[in-house]
Amino acid sequence: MGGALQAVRGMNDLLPGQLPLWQFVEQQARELFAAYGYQEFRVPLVEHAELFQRSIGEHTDIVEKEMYTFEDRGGDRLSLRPEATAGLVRAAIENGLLHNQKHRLWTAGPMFRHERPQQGRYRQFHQIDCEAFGYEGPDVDAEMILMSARLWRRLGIGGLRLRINSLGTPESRRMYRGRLVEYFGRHRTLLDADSLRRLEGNPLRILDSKNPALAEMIAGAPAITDHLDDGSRVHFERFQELLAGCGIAFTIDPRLVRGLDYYSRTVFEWTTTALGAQDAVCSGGRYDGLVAQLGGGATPAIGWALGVERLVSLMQATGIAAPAGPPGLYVVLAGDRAVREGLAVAERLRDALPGIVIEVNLGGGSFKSQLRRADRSQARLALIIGDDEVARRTAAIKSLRAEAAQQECAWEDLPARIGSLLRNEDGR
RNA sequence: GCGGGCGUAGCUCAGCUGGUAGAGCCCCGGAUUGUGAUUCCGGCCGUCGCGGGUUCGAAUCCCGUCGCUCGCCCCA
Repeated sequence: MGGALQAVRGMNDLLPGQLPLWQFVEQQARELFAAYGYQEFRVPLVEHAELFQRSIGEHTDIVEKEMYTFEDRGGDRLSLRPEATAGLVRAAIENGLLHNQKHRLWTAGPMFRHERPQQGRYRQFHQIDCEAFGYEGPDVDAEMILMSARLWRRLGIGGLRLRINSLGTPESRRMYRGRLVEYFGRHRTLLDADSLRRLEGNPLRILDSKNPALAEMIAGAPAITDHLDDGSRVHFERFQELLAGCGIAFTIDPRLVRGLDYYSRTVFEWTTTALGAQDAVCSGGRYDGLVAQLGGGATPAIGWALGVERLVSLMQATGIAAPAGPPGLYVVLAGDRAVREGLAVAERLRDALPGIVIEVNLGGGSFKSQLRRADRSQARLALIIGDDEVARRTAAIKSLRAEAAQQECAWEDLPARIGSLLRNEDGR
């Protein structure tokens, strides 16, 4: 592959073979959102860098070292979006959607983070994202979970684990953080380099450490759920009741903290054990302070995002395939006259039967290889037109998937005959 | 940014201790003139990631480099 151009590292092509699963996921998500009354929203992939700095947080890894930030020709500092929420909030404020209104929205598309690629982690990756603005109570928190749970059912995904936690309000979190710093400070000698660094910037993240040497010490740390303010505690309890009432299984994980600064109160994460180190398939939480922080009026908000690459590879790992496409017909054309007449025959068939797939053999080839292509095309029927058929203005209909006698059919009768054959499950 | 593994035909891979490369799949054609998925025969496809070094000679050894991959970090 000497001088050939290559894709940018961590940015993957999606080949026709893998797209049916993607489209299945996207279509199910689209139907799900519609069924819950959520509206699609689209925002740019590029925003002012400042938007992400102010929303995600200056001292998060995303902003400090993962953003694609550049200066455009006009001298503006822009960033490729590393996540969807900030842009959506900006757009909602800018378009006046949040003045005493409620909105339930969703969006989907590529996100960009300059990380070292590995299983389930790419520099361009895709998220399906759901957000609700203006709802304060825990009912919407529960709806977020119910929607994602239903999506797993629609997609045939089982075995995901739901973990929930509450981060409280900024005030209660600040108090908790003080206790945590005090606790870790007492055990400073046990901390590894990463944790010592976090002790300054974001001590909550130490709770998330995967270092087994720290596990015991972390287990003894004060739990955030024991240090919630009254409002957050009641909210969290109601949230759990609503989930239980809907039969959703969950575990409370006081060590579940999110990597973005804007979260408050409810946070949650759906994880799998079927993939590699990147086990979070979907996660989100409440961000009641973000809208005001970005210049809008005080507006409670909550949202989640799922990683499409991770979801798709989970589905592949568990043998879930996209449902079969519409039934098809492959048109074998033997000889020049057949090619000339056959294209027109196929067009008339398409007029009459818009729902079926009609693939015409292109590029000639021997009769044998045309039939081989018909077989490999997944088509259920082959429509064979050669010189004999052209002379009689007929076509031979051959069943490729079932034992059935080949039959000859006049061109004008083809729509009815093909239609009824394809409506039949086995193509007889 | 840091570690481990790997880079040979479009794909999956074989090539032991150095002698200028193979298989399967795919694709194309054929096995009495027009009937697919099996079988048989034939054909197409390679700057052995790239650059340098050692050597009479390197895909095979050494160095560098790029890429992929898995993990750390972080996260969807």
